Amino acid sequence: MGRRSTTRRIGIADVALKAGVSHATVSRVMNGNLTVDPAIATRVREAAAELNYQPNPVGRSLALGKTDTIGIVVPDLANPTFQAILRGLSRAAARDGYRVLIADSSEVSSEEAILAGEARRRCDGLVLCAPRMGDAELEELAPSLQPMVLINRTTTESRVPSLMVDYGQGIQELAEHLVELGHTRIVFLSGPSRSASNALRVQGLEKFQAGHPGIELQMIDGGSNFEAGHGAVDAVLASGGTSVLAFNDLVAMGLLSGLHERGVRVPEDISVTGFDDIQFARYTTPPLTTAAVPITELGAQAWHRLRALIRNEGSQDAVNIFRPQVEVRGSTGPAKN
Amino acid sequence: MGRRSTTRRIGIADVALKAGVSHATVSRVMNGNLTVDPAIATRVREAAAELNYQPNPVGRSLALGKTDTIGIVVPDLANPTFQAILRGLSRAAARDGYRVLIADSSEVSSEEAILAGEARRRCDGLVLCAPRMGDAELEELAPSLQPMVLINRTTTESRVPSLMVDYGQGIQELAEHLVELGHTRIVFLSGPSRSASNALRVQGLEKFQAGHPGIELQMIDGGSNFEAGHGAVDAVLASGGTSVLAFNDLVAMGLLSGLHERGVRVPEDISVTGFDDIQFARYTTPPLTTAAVPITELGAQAWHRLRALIRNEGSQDAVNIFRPQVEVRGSTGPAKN
DNA sequence: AGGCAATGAGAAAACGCTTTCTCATCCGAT
DNA sequence: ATCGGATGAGAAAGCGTTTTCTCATTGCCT
Repeated sequence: MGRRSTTRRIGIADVALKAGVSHATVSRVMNGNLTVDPAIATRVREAAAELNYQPNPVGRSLALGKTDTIGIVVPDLANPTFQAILRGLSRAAARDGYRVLIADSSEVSSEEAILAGEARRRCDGLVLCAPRMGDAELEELAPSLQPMVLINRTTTESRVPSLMVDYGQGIQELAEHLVELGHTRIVFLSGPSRSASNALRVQGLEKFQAGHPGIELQMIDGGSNFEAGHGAVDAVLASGGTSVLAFNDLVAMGLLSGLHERGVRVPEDISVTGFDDIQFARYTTPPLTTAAVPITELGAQAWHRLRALIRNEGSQDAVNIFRPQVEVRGSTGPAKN
Repeated sequence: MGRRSTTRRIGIADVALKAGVSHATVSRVMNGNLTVDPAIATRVREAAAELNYQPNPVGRSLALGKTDTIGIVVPDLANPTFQAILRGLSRAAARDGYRVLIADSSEVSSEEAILAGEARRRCDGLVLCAPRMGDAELEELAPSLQPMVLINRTTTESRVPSLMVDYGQGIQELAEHLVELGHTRIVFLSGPSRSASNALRVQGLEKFQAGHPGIELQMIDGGSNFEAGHGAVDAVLASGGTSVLAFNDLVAMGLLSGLHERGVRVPEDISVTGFDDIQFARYTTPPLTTAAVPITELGAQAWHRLRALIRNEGSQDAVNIFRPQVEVRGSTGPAKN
């Protein structure tokens, strides 16, 4: 048992030597080029197998001008939404032999541009989730980043597809659901103010308000995580609202937990909705009424769009809209009075 | 406004041409080599800036023999545990200028070996989470994969550090906690039978049983996700146990949800514990008593160990054990009788 | 039997960078 | 004034592949 790991990695030259051919021939064999004499081909394959040869991907990438890798930039890897996008993307890409490189900007929006550029240079394409980046910067960056697909953002650069979730539509439907249950005082527990997706929700609610003048709609500043929801309990109770539209499922869960601590019953005393339908939403107590976003599928779709770009296939529409679907569960019920 | 994106990527040669020097000099300047005349250096830097030149990482990697990238192989990107490891790893690595490439084996253990090899070849090091891989295969693979660090596995290959969570210890402490509350009939809702970490829990429980002959300990086959927990409700209720040690938080949450549907009160009628202390555990109703594993920190630690290996720094102990810490919350209470 | 197309494999260039090697230039010292 | 040692930059090799170019060999056809 020699210490083989001390040895330098074996390369194409070693195989060529062992098989008594040139490295060109080895390369041809490894790539299934048919212009090689079958006898020689098997000889090469045997040598390769014996030496356990695996082509060096870096050399390969340099010669081929592609890395078979795509990058994804996310603002926060702790957020279930981005985890799900990543998962969908990764699995779909893997199916086509692509790997994914992740770049977590940790919510530092100034990092996003740099990370995106670095990731892009190492990869054949990019999926960009940059909810906080300024429009101007995005616009400026876009050309140098493609092939790229944007999540929940758009740009005027026509070659950059966008995958959008219609948060406005979703939140309107949730609000309608509450109205149908007889609620007239609704509270919106908002997300981060600079978030693009929060803006869409606000727009949706403005439309909703316009169509329902009789409904009293309040906004309370929140955030995007448990703590925000948990910390908003007092404000929510003080508001007098009979129902709450939380920014997302995380916020809703924090709120649910806080309400339970206060002895406030859901949905008897107050109704609560989330947004996203993360895995956990189904298992809260009570199970959370929410707007389901097919987010893993969005990740997969991101890959398909990116793949089309990489392969230079004629593209479909620039923007692809995902409609959230209301999932009525136990956290919403008839208004108290 | 030319269509710059149509143009070939600009390379070191373009900068050299523009600055009127050789590409060697450009390279020297870009890498901060001090043996370049300051006047020329600035000229080069200006040219580089003007052309917006960024070195091609692939060429760089080939020349340098390193990619500044590490890989991580996970069995399931949908599992919060691996998400947290990934997060910790990614952030820690980013701090040192490394990126991470992910390989999701989708629980297909036959894929693990191949994925690991491929990922390793593209990267400078590997973090391997392969709970289902056979010992023999792991042993065989280990030498060819290093530098590598293992999560919750060990190998005889001394140069491969292991980061272990002491599941045995954790589950014992949870059981002790239940005993202190007066429980004498405890159910263990087990994880996947081929999982290494499940085996550790079973071992821990055997020790526990040896020290507490009076306690009746039952095992029920479960799984590792919500559905497993939710589906085990009947079996749990039929068992007559007054408390349940769930394989992990996900299973516990599924169980909690199922019990709630049945109108069984937690912890009044039955106590439930989880394992891992994922983010969500704190916000279930009631909040989940669990054994907290500092999993994000484990991810960070994985990077530090891997970094030491990559830098060839003398390593510390081969295996690094993380002790779970019992977090008592609302899902456990005194035994019913 | 001789010539020509086809076949198949080696030589060499290319990918984009880093780094060693080499050499011209300049300075100070003798 | 000449030599020697720095200094600094270009030439070229190397990293590990793929692929084009080139050429030797084979086999077929006339």
